[in-house]
Amino acid sequence: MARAATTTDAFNAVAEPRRRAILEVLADGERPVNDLVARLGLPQPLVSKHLRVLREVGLVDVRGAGRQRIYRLEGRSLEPIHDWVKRFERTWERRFQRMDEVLEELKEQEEEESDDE
Amino acid sequence: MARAATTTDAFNAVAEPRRRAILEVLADGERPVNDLVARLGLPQPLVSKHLRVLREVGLVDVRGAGRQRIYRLEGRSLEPIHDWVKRFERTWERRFQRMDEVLEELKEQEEEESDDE
DNA sequence: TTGACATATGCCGATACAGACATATATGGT
DNA sequence: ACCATATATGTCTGTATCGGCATATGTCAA
Repeated sequence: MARAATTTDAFNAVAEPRRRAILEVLADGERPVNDLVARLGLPQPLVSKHLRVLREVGLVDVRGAGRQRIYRLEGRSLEPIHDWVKRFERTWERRFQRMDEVLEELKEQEEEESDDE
Repeated sequence: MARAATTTDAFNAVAEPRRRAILEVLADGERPVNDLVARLGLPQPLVSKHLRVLREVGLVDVRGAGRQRIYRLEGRSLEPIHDWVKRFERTWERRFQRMDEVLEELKEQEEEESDDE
């Protein structure tokens, strides 16, 4: 088995920095493809391909407007990533450090007690 | 150019679901490799390889203890992901919706005004 | 030293990628 | 009908993957 497809989920889609750049631009408001091309300085086919990946995982939406196609951010698809990472927030946030130390001590005590049984 | 190496940054390392699973186990406390192998039900070489990737991007730390090697979570390396995703929080959080609609209207008005110049 | 245990590394096959480039499709204007 | 614009798709190349399996390395114990 090879690496999971980029279209598997938001985690894989967002691992590519250029796709993150696209999302950052779209966070400012919807844009047609050529706007993204100009702003990012990338070849148009490359941008279209990245947009396809983003669309397949639901991170963007498209709407036709004349000959343009307007892409819009679908931020909700980032929520799983947000939720997953947030569970680890305590491991680097200073304000949780002392609390976690206490919990760690308590857990070690419990383990010692169950060893004595 | 192919896809960026998994060891490029936390974004790429964490795109692999088994590596996320490893981090989730380690969030409960440090563990030797065989503990992870047992808990995840994966072949030991596979776990070792995933641990190597996680170590190269700083998501875990190792410490030798006899013939065991104890792995520990380094949550701080998740902070860049957290920070990046957090910037998009407003796009799916209900409590931001109305505020963003207003901002959008204001921006459109500005654009109309500058078109008249 | 021999052996058992714990972990890491090497090689293989299959797969999927990002980017370059050329070309197809779609829409609008004249 | 024709052309220009806007965007999407196809093909190719080089590369890096994940997982399987075999094997190497390191450490303890007798």
